[in-house]
Amino acid sequence: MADRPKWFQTTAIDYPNSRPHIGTAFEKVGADVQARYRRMEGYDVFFLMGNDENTVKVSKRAAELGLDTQAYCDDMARQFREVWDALDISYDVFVQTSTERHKECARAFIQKVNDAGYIYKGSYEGWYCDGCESFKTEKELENGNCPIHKRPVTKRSEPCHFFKLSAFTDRLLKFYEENPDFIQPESRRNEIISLIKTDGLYDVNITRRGEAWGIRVPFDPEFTIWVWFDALLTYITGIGYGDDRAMFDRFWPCDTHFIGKDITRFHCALWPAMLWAAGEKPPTKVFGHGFVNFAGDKISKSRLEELKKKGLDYLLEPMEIIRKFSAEAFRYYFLRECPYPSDGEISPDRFIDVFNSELANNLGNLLSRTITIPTKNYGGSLPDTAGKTPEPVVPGLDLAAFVETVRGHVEACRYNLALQTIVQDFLTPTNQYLEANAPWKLVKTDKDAAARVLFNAVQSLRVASILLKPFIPRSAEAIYTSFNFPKPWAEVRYTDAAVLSAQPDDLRVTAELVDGKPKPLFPRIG
RNA sequence: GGCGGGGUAGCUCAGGGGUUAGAGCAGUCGCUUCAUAAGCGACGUGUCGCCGGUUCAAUUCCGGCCCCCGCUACCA
Repeated sequence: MADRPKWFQTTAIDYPNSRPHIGTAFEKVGADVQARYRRMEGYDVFFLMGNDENTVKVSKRAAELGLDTQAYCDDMARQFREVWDALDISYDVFVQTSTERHKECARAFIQKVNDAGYIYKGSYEGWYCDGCESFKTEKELENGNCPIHKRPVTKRSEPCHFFKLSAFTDRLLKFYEENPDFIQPESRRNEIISLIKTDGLYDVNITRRGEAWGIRVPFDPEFTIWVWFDALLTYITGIGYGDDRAMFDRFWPCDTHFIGKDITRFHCALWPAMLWAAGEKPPTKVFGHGFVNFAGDKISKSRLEELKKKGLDYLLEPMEIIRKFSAEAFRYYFLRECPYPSDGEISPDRFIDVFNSELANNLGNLLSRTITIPTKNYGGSLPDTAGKTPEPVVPGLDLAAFVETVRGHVEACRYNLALQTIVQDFLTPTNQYLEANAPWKLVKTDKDAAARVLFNAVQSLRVASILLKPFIPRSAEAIYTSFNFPKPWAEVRYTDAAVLSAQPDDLRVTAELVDGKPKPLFPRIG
C-alpha cells in the first residue's frame, strides 16, 4: 500500500435542506467513475463525501419539522447515504459537519489561521431585514425591500471577523498561471481569473453573531464560524487533519475536488487561500461539472408542479429512477447523455432511447447472441480455443490506441465521449463482424471456423466490460463473468483491455442460463 | 452594462478558407432470423443565426446586428 500512488478526491458537501436530487446525484456518479477508475489502475483511493450542516437554515428547517437539529441532520445524512448507496457510489467516508470531531478540527484550523495573523476583527455593514433577522445582499433586494417580507431593509453594521483573502490575490493569480490544470474545465478557469483581475479580491466576513447552531469561534465564542469556512474544511478534517497527521500527509493535497460549477469561486480562490493561511498546500485540481436540466428547462417550482401533473416528477427523484429502472441505467444515462463538464438534460423519451439503443440493443443483445450460439452448438465450450490468441474483429482498429483514447476521456472526465467511443468504435463494429461472418450459418458448414468467429467476438465483450467497469460496475461484472476469462474481475485494469491474449482453457460460457438462454442483461424499457 | 461561451439535419452534437458539410438517435425501405420485435445494409433532408466585407473561393476569416447561456463575491 505504501508504494502505491494515492488518489484523494471529494465531492461537494451537500446542504441537507432537502433530499438529494438528480443534479447532486449527477455529481456523485461522475466522481464515482473517477474513483472506480483510479482503484482499477492501482491507486490507493480515498473518496470523501459529506453533508454541510452548520447553517442556520438547517436549524430553521429542523424547527419547522419540530425536530431537534442534530436529529434532523442525522436523518438527512441517512437519507443521502441511502441514495448514494443505491447508486453504488463507492465513497470511503461520509463526513457530517455537525460531528464533534469535525468541529474540533475546524476550531483548530481557524485558530491556526488567526495565530498566523490572517484574521482581524472589523465590522460588517449591510442591509438588514428585521423579519428575516438576517442581512440581504444588494442583489436580493427588490426596490430596496426584502423580497420575502416586502418591506424596507435597514442599514446595519455589526462586529465580525474578516479573513484576509485580499492578501492572497497575487499568489492566487500566480498559482493559476503555474498550474493551468488547477481549474477544470478551462472556461471556469477563465472566469475566475478574469473576475480576480477585474474586481480583485475582498476580505471576507467569516463569522456570524448570535446563532445557537454552528461552530464557536475559539478565540471569540460570541461568534460562530461562517458555513463556507467550515464546510470547506470537511475536505481535510475527513482525512485526519487535526488528529491524524500521518493520514493527512498521506492523502493531502486533494487530487480532485468535484463540485458544481456554481461554487467554483469558493473552491478556487477562498479555499487555497485558507490553506495557505494555515500553512497547508492547496488542492491539485478543482473540477466544476455542469448541471442537469429537465427537457431543456431549469427545474423551478412551477416546472415541478407541471411535471407532477404529467406524472413525470419521478425523473427528478433519484430513488424513483432507480426503482423504476436500475442504478446502472441511471448511471449510464447521465454519464452518456450529459457531458460532465457542461450541462445536460433528462427527458423521459431520451432516457428510453439511450437505454434501449445502447444498453439493450447494442451491448445487451451482443452478449445474448454470443452466449446463445456457443451454448446451442458447442455445449457452451468453444473447442480448440485454449492457447489460441483471438484475432481482431474491428477492421483497422489499433486496440491499444483505442484503449488510450478511452482512458484519456475518463481521466479528463469526458465520460460521455468515453462511452460514445466504446459503443460506436467498438461494440457496433463487433455486431457488424458477427453479421459479416454469420457464425449461426457457418456452424452448419464449418464448425471449427464458426467457433473461431465466436471466440474472436467474445473478446470484444471482455474488452468492453473492462472499459465499462467504472461506469456500470455491476453490469460490466455480469458481462465479464459470463465467460471463463482467466484474470479475476477484481484485478482487471485498462491495460488488460488493450491486448488480445491467449488463455489456458477453452473459452466457455459461464453465465447462468434458463432453458439454454441467458436472461437479458438490459431488458428493453418503455 | 462588462467579460466569456454558443447559435450546423426532427433531436443531441462534431467539424472547419476549397471537390457532393458529418456522427449518433429518431424516420423510410430492404436483408437477416444467432439474439432482448434485437442485428446488418441503403435512403432523405440542412438558405451551417441575420447583414455586409476580404478572397478565385466562406458555413469556416473580419466587422456589425439579433438570440441563447455562464460569470459579475459573502446565498448554500
